[in-house]
Amino acid sequence: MAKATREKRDKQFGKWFRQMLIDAEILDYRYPIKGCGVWMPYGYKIRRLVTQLLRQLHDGTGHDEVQFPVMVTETNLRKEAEHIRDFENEVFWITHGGLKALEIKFALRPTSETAMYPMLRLWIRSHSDLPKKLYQIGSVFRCETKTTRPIIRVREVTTFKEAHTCHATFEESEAQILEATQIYKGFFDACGVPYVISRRPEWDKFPGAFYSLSFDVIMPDGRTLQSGTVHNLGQNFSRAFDIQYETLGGDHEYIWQTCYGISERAIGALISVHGDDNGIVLMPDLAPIQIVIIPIPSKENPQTILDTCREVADELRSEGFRISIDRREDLTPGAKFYYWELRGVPVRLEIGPKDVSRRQVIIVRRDTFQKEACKIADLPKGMRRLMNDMSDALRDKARKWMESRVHRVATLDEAAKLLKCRAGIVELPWCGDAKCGHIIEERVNAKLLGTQAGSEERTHGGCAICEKKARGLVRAAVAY
RNA sequence: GGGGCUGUCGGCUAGCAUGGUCUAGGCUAUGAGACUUGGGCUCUCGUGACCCCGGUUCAAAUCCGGGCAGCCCCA
Repeated sequence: MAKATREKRDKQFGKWFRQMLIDAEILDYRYPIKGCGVWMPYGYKIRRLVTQLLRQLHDGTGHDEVQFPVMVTETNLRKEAEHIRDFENEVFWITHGGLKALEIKFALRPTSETAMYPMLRLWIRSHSDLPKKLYQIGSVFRCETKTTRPIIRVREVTTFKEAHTCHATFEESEAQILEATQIYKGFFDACGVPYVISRRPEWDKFPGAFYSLSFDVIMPDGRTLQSGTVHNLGQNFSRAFDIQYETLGGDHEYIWQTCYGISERAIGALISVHGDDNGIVLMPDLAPIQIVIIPIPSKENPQTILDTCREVADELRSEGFRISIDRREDLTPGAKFYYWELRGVPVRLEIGPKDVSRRQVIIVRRDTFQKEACKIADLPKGMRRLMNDMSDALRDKARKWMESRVHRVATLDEAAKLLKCRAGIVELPWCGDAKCGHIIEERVNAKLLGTQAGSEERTHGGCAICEKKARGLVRAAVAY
């Protein structure tokens, strides 16, 4: 029986990750432009399940899906001063139409605030137009100067789900931040991907935001991956884009805005967190094929075996499972086992001569490789239970692993030592002063993810730098 | 931001030091056929590559320059 080892994944994560993308036919990164990859059919199916989940979560909470142009005028891009200052050196510009230089150049949106907000100005007239909650899923572009990596750091982010909301009051925008956070928790829980939520330090918040929250995931190599962000924009953009509404009393006020985003990085996290040396492991709900049936042929009655496979497949398909029979005749069953394990199919059913005569199938689950027999009559119920068990097990395993990688320390030295060997996230007391924050970043040679919400009360003792009373725990990690 | 390394069939790689023996070898994948099938079966035949541009040279996968692309380390 196969074993679920993670030596290769953990010791050479970068290599493992790239190999998985190609071997499992998820994304081909050999496209001739730096930072661009091609979603392959199987990867695209995973991506589609993920975006469907995102649509469900947003539609179900009153968000409307829209689609804005990829191009933004230079004038609009420059309207919010802080925003452009941060993005300036990584914006792609369109300067020509055919042979002629454009009089006003266009930017490929690095994110869509500046594309959307001039239109919101037209759409929002009165308090009855609020709240407005929009989202879109599409590409954004950043001319990354650092090393790019497939899915994790790219120049065309192809799967950027960004939501933008407008509100009459600050309080309503704060409530929206809570809802967004709940939506994202639901999303990552469905992916079985554990995270920590941090309030980004002032110097690292989204350009133009009032404040930013971030969902960070710890990857197998101990680095963190920022996988989702939630921003309260305050009135910074509504003032810059002059988006006002008429109040009940007839006055004009600037709207309050939030925005929040999740990208294909979430898919990168999903694949990395659950995978092992045999390949990727998919959460049943996000698996393009949830069950694969491998016929074990025999000389005497090859037809009955195939018939039984088909019977079982039909039955389970009518129960709503995504199922496939591997009928390839030139491969041995063993070769097929490896093939589907690599692609992360959660459940494998083996049906051979012995099983046919006993009216049973052999069930093997992808995460543990545990094998058991099950009567065909009991299959639908058994499958449903197994999928649930497996989802819970994957989620728990990932959660426990992450928790073992979050270290509470009191001193800078401990923090530096842990981060040096990529041990994950360290949390240490911090006074909240930017000066001390920068010193921490410098001395532990890592980034501050930010502060843990609600950690103020639970923190005793002094800041790891200045020893003044700590205002909370700050998280540091080597980030992607 | 700074430094280092690499680019050969679809994937992994041999060859490069010391230019000629390369008509570029292997494993894997792949096409056809045979034989097998409860954890990667075997055999036969076939397809398939020197990143791009320029330079040095009688001769370049090999040396030099530039471009593009990728990887690693440090800040």
